[in-house]
Amino acid sequence: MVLDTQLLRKEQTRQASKIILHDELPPLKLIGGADVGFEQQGAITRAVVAVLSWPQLELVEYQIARIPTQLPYIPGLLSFREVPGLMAAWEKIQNKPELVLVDGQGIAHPRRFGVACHFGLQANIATIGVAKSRLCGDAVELSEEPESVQPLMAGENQLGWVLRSKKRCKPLYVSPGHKVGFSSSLEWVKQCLKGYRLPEPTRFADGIASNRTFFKRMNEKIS
DNA sequence: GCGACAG
DNA sequence: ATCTTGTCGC
Repeated sequence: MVLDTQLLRKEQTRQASKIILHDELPPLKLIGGADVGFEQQGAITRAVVAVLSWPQLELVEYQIARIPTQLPYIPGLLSFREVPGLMAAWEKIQNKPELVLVDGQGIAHPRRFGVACHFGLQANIATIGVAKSRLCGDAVELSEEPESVQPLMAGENQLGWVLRSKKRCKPLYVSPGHKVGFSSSLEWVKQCLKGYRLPEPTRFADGIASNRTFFKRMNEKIS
């Protein structure tokens, strides 16, 4: 497999200019979560899109797509590895949500084009990036208090937020993906918090993508 | 040149 | 990300 990383980075910079950083959300009825897991030592990508009701946040539908993994993991180029599978799962979704929380960065990315941006642009849907660790940017030390927030900065420019979603847990890195602004990104994520570190849409997608038994059992509950 | 580095 | 048991702390 030949891989021109220079070209992929250039492509990200080009696509990043198409990202819309203000709210273009219709009234919300459904909210989605997207994540991927792997099988067979990474050879197979298992992508999941979960759809929850709003504001009840109950699982309505989920779809899984299994495809051969296209690329290795390269920091900064994650979206090229994950978006093909996510798009396949997205196309199977019957109840399309108006907003999707994607596992990974939005614009908090070296070229302002994380996986949430890539997926949002390709699916033409509003997205927010919810990452479990930092890729780039800086923030002042975060208070231990739950719900405490600090802006994630790149010099004078804001990239997103660092959010303490739960006591004694590592913070979340929240950033706009597509068709949402900074403040609403933070608000949507906070409103999806239900006592766990991850917001519900991401938590379900993550649980299903990782084959956790609890989430696998949801199978019969909705079908 | 060196360190950092989503999943 | 994934492979994995017990274990420490609330």
